[in-house]
Amino acid sequence: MEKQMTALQISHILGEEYPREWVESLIEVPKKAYFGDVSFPCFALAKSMRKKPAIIAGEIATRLKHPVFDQVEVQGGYINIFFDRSFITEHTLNQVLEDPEAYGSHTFGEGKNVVFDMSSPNIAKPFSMGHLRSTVIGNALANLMEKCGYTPVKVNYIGDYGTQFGKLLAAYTRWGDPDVVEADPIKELTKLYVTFHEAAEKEPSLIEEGREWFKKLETQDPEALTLWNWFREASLNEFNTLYEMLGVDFDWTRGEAYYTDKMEPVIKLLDEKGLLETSEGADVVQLGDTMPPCLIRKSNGTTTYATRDLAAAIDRYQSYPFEKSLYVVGSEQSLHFQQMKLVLKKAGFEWADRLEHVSFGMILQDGKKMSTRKGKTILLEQALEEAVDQALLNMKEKNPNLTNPEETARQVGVGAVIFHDLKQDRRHDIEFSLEDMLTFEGNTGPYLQYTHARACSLLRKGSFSAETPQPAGDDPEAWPLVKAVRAFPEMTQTACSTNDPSKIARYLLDLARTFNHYYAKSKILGSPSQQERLTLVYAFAVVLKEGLRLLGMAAPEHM
RNA sequence: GCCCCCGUAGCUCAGGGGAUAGAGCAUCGGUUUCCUAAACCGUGUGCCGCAGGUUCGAAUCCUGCCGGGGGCACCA
Repeated sequence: MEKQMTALQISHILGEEYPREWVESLIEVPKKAYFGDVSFPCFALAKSMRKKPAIIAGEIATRLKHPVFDQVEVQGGYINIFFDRSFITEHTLNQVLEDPEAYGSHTFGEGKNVVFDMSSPNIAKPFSMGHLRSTVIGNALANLMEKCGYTPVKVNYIGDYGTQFGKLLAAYTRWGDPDVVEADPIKELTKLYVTFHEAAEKEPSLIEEGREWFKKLETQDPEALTLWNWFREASLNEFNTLYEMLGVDFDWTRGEAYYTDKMEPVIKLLDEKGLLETSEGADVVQLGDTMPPCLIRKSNGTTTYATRDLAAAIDRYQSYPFEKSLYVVGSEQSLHFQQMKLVLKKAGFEWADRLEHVSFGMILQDGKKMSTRKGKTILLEQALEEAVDQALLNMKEKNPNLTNPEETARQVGVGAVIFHDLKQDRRHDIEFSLEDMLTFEGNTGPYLQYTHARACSLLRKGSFSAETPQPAGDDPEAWPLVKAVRAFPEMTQTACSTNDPSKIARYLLDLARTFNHYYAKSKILGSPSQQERLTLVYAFAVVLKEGLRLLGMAAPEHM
């Protein structure tokens, strides 16, 4: 906000050839706070003005005057500006106080739908760390979009179809035992799936048997359907306890199977548009030299995931005409989404460009991709349980008088796992480390939650009430915290427009660290300006809590 | 072979044209009669993968190379 205003002033001085937008794009927040609150580098002006940057900076600076500018300095080719701290502090705190929960909100997304393809676990398979990524990233993005005015639609696109379930049915009819499956469905079914792939190494005809079972499923064979329904229900049951734990819900839970009878029209449409070609006995859409063809119907007549995804995309657009349709799916599927967009575009859907693959890196083990087929995955359930246990242990040691330690431990343990995933750029692969995930110190979720609890404790002990705030002060120790609180709205906007929750995560770490510095240096309770300081603490707590909420994390008041 | 992503401190990662490249972890040392020590302070750390190029200015943009990962129709 100050950037815009500063740019306007500088642009006025420079004249029409240097529009405000151009100036604003150059304005930066200095790396070191002692340089100032914002600065403008004059190097880019040197050529056109035929003067040295430092001279230009000096000329602009002497003419730069505004009530909000407390001080304007020239250093090298930079103009460094310091703001009136009292004014900014009061303005910022009033903004927060006016409507705490709305602070950081935007309206640019109003009236626009954003559909999320997220979580999307496969039935009969464990909920992996990869699905966790999709779930928490998608959830955080949906929260962010909502904060910016959009209407998010969270779709859990369950992997409940395809040859993989043909394989599973083949495995079950060969080796399965109903009682064992009933006792622990996902575990047993996974075992069968792994067994199948091991056996297929020696007996390749099994693969064909799997495809045949899928064909039975697609042609609604009663035996296949009954088994499939059973596996599906049992799996969803297990997933739902996890979603409850994570605090994530969905607007739609619609699996691939939902599109069974919606694929024929799509295939027909592709055919009518003259896009379908037969190749090696299968129906494909050719996509040019740069991309392999998109497989629509396999040589045995069954469909592929691409066909279902096409039908799903169309269905989503019809149900929720969207501004964006985001696929929060691992990077290994990037080719698939490129193909899908291209096919939709060729088929004449002008909204094809609104699909976006929000890809994320894989969870690696020893530098390699984990594979379900070989039974090599780490289960989210275990990780969550251990995190909660660890949190409870810490809690009992550090704060034995806590009234509801189990609930708080749950929030902290789950928070640790969620934050661990969101804090780094989603595109990076992550080497799985349970140890890192269970760390509660430093740049972690619990650090943020702890800091929030500390702030809440101050507000309680100081009997602060938001009814009687004092949004004022020009305490130099408090200034960095004011600036951090003030940065929140800009953070929500950039995080939203770049589909990047890690920006919020890192901002919150910075915010919390700034608060902890302040807390360590300044006495708040019992100080002559207690009410002013508590008002700032309150504003800080509001922002931190809201930031945590956006990431899908709880902000306990005690811990 | 072709396409995509990634190489920054011992480790995990920020920074993605601009000032002396930053955090956390780990190491070592300090802070509690005082608001929650899951905190804070201090301490060391870098041919920013390599080589060219563009620019007043490159960790950042371009090209090539090296190294790691992923993908490349009948799994999803």
